Amino acid sequence: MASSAPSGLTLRAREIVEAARGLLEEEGPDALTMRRVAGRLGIRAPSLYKHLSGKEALEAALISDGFVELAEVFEAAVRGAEDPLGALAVAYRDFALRRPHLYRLMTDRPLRRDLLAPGVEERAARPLVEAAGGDQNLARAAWAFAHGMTILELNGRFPPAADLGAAWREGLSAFRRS
Amino acid sequence: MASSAPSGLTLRAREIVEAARGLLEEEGPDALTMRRVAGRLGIRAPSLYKHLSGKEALEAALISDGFVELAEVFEAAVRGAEDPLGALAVAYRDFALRRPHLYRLMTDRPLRRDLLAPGVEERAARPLVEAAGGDQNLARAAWAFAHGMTILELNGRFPPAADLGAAWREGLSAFRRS
DNA sequence: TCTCTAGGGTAACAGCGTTAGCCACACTAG
DNA sequence: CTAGTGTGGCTAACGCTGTTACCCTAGAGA
Repeated sequence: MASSAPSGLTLRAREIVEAARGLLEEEGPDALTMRRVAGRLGIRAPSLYKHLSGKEALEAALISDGFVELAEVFEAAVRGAEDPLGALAVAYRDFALRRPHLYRLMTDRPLRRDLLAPGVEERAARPLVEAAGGDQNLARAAWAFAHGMTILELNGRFPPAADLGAAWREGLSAFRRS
Repeated sequence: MASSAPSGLTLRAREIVEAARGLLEEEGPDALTMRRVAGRLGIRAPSLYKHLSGKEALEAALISDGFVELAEVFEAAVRGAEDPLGALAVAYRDFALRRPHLYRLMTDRPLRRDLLAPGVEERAARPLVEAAGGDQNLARAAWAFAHGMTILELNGRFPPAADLGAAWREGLSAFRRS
């Protein structure tokens, strides 16, 4: 009987997720193939299926980890902050720019919530809802703004000369007046 | 010598792009394979390469078309509108919900601008910049908000019970006070 | 009539996720 | 001590992907 870590994953499965994480961050999503992940561990791709149900499950594990890290970053950011919304915004952008491939993986597509570690999505969301004073609509609008700024920046959609810091401030001050 | 349409594409290339468009909208991105596009025209995949340099070029053509359509939608929306920002927001969300796969294709990844029809991106962007009174930072922040709301909705990231209309209004009113 | 080109075709390659089936080792029960 | 069972590797293979090399035919122009 394989012992399972707090994430609900087997020890070996965690090693696989770790290898995948390294590959993703170092070489981007195209490098995230079952064969390459296996290669990093010195085994062959089919062996991965002894530990994980498939690539979707592997990605879901990466995403779960991402949510936990994002939650920690958020919780640290609001701790004792006088401007929680601003602090969250900085933390959010920072997280995404430091782990662009993981951020894209986390937000690109519909979430397979059934494959996610339970509670991680909610935990990452909570600090923002609290910073919005419990106003769900404000929280959602602010999240949409932050995600939009972030993913458009990651995708190189703003002109290179654009002052993104100014655009962030513009949006944030708008929301703060709400 | 193959005659070329205004898009810069050969007549036959345009037929291919049309077939691809149908496939994308009817069956989603997974159906957008060179073999299936070719099959829709009664030919084989390698023959596509007589007309288009590859799949990236095909996608770029789809994206170019998408920008033109979005520009037309925007231009119609602001025509005589008393609240241009609000009109653009409605038009934006509407466009994306009516063509979700195309919208995702247009925004998902870094743009291959070298493969795009010239000027289409700028044309689609202009109405918003004008609605923002020429304030580029405001325009960028508003675009980020709109894209964020849209893509998060398309990706099913808001709770099913969320009142997205209210979140849109929340964000819009914030930006309007700027 | 000869030649060139446009636009089809087939075969094939490398890489993808995944499945089937085999095998060796370690642990546990009798 | 032995038999049985489960764990975790392996190879081979399937169907799919984008793409390339190469062949052939029909029509146009000189």
